[in-house]
Amino acid sequence: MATARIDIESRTGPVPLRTPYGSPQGGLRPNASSDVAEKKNGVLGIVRDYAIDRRFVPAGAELFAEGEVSENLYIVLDGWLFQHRILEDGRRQILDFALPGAVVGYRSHPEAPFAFSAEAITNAEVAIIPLNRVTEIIRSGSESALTLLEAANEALLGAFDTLTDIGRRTARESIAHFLLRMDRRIRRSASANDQGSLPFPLSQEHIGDALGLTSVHVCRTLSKLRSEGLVETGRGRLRIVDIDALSEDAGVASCDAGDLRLAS
Amino acid sequence: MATARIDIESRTGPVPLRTPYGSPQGGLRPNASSDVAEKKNGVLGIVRDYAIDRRFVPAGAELFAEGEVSENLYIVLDGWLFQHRILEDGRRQILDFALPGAVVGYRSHPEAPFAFSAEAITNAEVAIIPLNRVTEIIRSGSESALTLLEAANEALLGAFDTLTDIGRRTARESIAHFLLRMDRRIRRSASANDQGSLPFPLSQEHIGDALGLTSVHVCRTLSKLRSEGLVETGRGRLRIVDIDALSEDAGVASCDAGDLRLAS
DNA sequence: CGCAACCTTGATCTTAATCAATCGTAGTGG
DNA sequence: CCACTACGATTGATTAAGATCAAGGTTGCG
Repeated sequence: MATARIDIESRTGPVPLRTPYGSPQGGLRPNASSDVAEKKNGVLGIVRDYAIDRRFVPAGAELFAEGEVSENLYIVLDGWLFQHRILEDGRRQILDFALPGAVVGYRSHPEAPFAFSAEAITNAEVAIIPLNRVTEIIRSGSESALTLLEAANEALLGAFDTLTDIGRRTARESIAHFLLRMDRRIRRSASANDQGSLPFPLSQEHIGDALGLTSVHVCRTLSKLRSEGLVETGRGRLRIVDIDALSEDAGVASCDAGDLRLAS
Repeated sequence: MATARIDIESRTGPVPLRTPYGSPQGGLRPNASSDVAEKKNGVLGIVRDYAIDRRFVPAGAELFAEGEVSENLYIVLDGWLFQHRILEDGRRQILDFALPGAVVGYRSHPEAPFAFSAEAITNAEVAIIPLNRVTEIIRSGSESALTLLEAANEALLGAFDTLTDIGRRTARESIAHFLLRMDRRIRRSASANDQGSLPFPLSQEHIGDALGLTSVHVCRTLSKLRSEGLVETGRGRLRIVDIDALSEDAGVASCDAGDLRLAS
């Protein structure tokens, strides 16, 4: 297996990879005996056993578009992407952000075209899993099948969190909660944290489009949080300074903050 | 198999079942050779092969609550339920509605407590699938495993639709889109449609809590749609009168209306 | 009959959107 | 190295969609 991994790994040679995001060794290393890395190892196992290729997606480029029919599912190896939908008049809703280890491109059944688009935020790289191999994974009843189901469930819980943010929280609560969730995901995903701050390549417009707000309002709200000393943002980095106060604002019991939504 | 099904079916005897919703024969009959019923048959297969019991949930009662730890997953056999989350100050976000055939109670991994609650809208009945049997299903690599993954994916797409409604559509667009989606789901789920109208047990407050609106605003918006002759609502029923106009309002190409979001 | 949910409607208020500059910063080419 | 450009962040003024508050009005049911 290690051989297979290295085989895939070696293919990266030709492409200009390694953005500042998703650390070189953090990404998808089979960090075998780590509990925390277990789930990612699961996804990694799928990449190792079923990926037929990888694809580099430069920042700003589309991985796939709504309505497109494709044979593939993708797993993020490096970089950040987001899945989104655009209404006829240009309004955009970001459905979720995909960090290394995320599965991207779900449809309800194999023949369905994509119901949304995916675009890279930073330079990114994804592994390509053909859908017929996904079926194969499931039919095999292997550990990977379980991983796939759990990944889907986790994505669903994430969507439910965002639903609550947008539907029933104020802009301030919503943004606070969002930052806490992202902080947690970034930590899980990888990444050295230089001086405690984390890589955070989202623009205020990204945040707004994820939370149903305008970038202007995100800016104002974020400014307040910053001036109150709860967070530090800017220059593509995020640092949560006062996690208790931020959790309070998010309407999350601070003890939950560590394991936000228990979506461990 | 037919025997097993009937066995389960026969257990319904003692409980006061059969609400006006979810028709007696529409529900979960193994309508073997129908294309449309294929997916439901899938879920039905899971019930047949893996359910250890069924549970009656009277209207207004809770099936499970956020934070609760449980060994079970549920599949709706009859009636309507919804999954929701309540913030400390009482604000409620409905995450989705569960009609017959829906899988209810997902968590990201088996040991996690519920991240939301579930409550019955009408009298309802669910099949109980122990989580260890879910794992078993996956490991078996059977058709049921595929069904389970597809159900999760479909739930995810539904959440993405709602996300777009709440985040980026106006109340009118959002409600129009919601009604179109529900119409489609109700038709799929079962149900004789007396005189063209469908059973629709949701209060305006349910709709509001699903779409991030107040019941007052839902009322006003619905009144307008009604007075413009687009829909008929009330007394627990729904009838979409002018599907083209409603689709237009929802911002969906009317040709898509039939197979909304292609989430076939 | 009388309560309890729901639904309706009106008046007023707030949050966040919209419109409109301005500013900073990072690249780019000269 | 420096003007030039572009995109994102800021800030202010104004507007609007939807919330909130407050009564009634229906409907259904014990």
